[in-house]
Amino acid sequence: MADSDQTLRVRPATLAKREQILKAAVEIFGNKGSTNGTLADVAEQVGITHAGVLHHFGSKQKLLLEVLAYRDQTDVAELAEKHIPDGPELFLHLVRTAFANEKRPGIVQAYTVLSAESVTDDHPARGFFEDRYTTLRREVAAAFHELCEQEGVREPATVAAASAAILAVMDGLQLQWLLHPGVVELGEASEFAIQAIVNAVLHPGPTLPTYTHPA
Amino acid sequence: MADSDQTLRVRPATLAKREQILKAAVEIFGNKGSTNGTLADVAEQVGITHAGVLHHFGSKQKLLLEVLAYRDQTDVAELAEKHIPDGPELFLHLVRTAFANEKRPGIVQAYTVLSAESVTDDHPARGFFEDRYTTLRREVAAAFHELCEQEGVREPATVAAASAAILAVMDGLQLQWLLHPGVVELGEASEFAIQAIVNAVLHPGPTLPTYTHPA
DNA sequence: ATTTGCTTACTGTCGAGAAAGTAAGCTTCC
DNA sequence: GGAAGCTTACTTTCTCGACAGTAAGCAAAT
Repeated sequence: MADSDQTLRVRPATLAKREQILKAAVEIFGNKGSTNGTLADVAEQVGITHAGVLHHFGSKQKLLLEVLAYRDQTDVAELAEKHIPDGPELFLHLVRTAFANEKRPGIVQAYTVLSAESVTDDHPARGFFEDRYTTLRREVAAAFHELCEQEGVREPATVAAASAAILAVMDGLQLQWLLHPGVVELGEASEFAIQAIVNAVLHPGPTLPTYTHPA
Repeated sequence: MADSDQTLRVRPATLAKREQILKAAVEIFGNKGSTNGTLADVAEQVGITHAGVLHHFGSKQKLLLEVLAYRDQTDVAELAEKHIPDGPELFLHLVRTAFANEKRPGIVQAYTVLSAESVTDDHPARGFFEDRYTTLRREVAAAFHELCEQEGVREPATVAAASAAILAVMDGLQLQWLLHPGVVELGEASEFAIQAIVNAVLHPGPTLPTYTHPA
């Protein structure tokens, strides 16, 4: 056990191969979905057989979960500091992310497809996305909290809805952008919508003209 | 050709069976996705075999497309007038739809799953969703146009982004609501976000504090 | 009014082709 | 020489779609 404080498999070439497989899997699962994309598809992209992929990841499900974790990890790594910014800075970070995403349709597609797939029966990634949205909503709500304090606004009851809505609009725009890349401007539209929602929290405007609540 | 101005298959029992199959297919494709859900699954729910389903719909792909058309058709049928309201009324209609959707998770799930699935390679429903979003964005933009005129506001350049954003936020909230039914309030959050975006078009507020555009 | 002829609505069964996972063996690095 | 990184070969399990056959309905002719 001299050097085994790391994982047992420590050869650098091996780690490189694993990463190669993960990148291929992002693309395949993005292009075909995780049910429809096959291990053979992934394997082919890195020049091995599907059994070779299984050698590294054990099962298709384990590969999928590692793919999701891998993307989040590389996302965070892009930030200078190793964590997502707190407070009002978060809104800027989200807008920047939307602009940045225009340059990586593969990853956007993977997340769009897999997150929707995750609501199906017994999907292996369901827990991952549940945790993800819970965490993100909490972070956005915290940013609203700080922003309200900073602006001297009493924190309104709309923060919960606004937090969900900001994540929602980003996801929804990604879908439309994937369907009509030339028509929908991902970054621009995200920026507009996030601004609109932030402003609505800070300075509530008039409600829709003639609408009254049901029940 | 005496009475054959209708379709050849006019038996009422047949139409009822077809509708039964369509409803079952909405549920199955919603619960499992269209790739993962099988003809046998659908058939079982209506007490026939998968070959029986093929008898009625020809192929799995045709069934899928009829399922999508069927939902849109029943959606419109719910409106007293047989078309989606024009003008500013449209925004109210969208909010009401969001509240109504809280009562039918099956259909919401089917649309969420299938729309995301449609961006995958050569998906049979891709064209359907492309047309759908194009049409919906145009309708929302037209509603903005009328609303701006009505309010005496010069129609701003943000209408395109706002139209996409309204559809986006509705879609995205549906996903979160499916993952966390008790936590995310579909109707309420949709209403808040739509209001926020409509207000932002009519009365542009301040932009986000310190953000400057890239490139 | 019943027979004849055709269509509709299935069932049961089959075949082709995927796809995931397993087992066993070969090679290459350390 | 032993483990790591594969491959080849195989098994199992699905799923769609094809096909042939059956039962039952409708419709016109007789």
